[in-house]
Amino acid sequence: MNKRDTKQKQIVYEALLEHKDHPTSLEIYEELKNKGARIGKTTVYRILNNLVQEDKLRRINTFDNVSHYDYVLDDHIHFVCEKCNKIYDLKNTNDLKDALEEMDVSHNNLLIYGICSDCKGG
Amino acid sequence: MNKRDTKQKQIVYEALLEHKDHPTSLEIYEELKNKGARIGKTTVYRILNNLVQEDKLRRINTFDNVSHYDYVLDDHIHFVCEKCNKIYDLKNTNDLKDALEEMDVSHNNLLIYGICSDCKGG
DNA sequence: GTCAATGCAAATCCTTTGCATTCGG
DNA sequence: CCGAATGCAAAGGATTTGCATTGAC
Repeated sequence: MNKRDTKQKQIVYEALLEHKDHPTSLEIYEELKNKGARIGKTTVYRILNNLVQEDKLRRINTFDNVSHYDYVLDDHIHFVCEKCNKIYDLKNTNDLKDALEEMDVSHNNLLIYGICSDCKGG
Repeated sequence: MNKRDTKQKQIVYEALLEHKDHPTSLEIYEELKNKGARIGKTTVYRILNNLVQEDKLRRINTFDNVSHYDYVLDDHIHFVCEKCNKIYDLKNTNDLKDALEEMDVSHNNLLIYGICSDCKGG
């Protein structure tokens, strides 16, 4: 099954690149629809899932139980607002310092993703 | 509206304390049901939500888009297996070292939770 | 007795699946 | 053409809401 290069794949990825925030599948879909693009909701979900699987995109999951997407693959810190659900990037030490000063931090959670030793064998 | 101490609140919290893993609302519900407890699914969801809001419980969200709960409030590292969806606690440097050796790490994500400066005012 | 808490059913929200249609190679 | 990709409608799964009932105080 050779991959095919479609208009939809292009515009979804391009839409993501234009976002500094971390949009959800639905947000991408609605933005493209508003622009008049010919694309279906299902397709956006499918394309984003594929991009994550191909390691071209990262999925971020916060307490809102909705998948957000990040085209920045390097590990970096996200500040998640518990009130407005916005996700901010903290890219460097200064960003982090600023956040710790300006924002009310309640707690943090470091998730390390990978394959556990049980699953490695099979 | 004074809080009331109910049997259901007790058994939900007790069930959590007996878990080293990080159960979901549904898992707690089914476990209690199997034990013959008189409790509804909705109630488990509601109690767990309240406990998070009261800061007596922490919600963990991974790529599976299902809320897991952790009674350990201190910040600590979670290893999330991308294959079996299990969540492991890495409590100290040795746990971390072991994980990095034994498991295939693909990436990590540090989330800092709090209230952003925009929301602080209002 | 009062009113918070419960629990069922129904609703809601996000996401995936089935399948006929479209279109890239 | 062939079969991967699309997109609609329907299904699925987690969670919340409405509301009558129960039970803690």
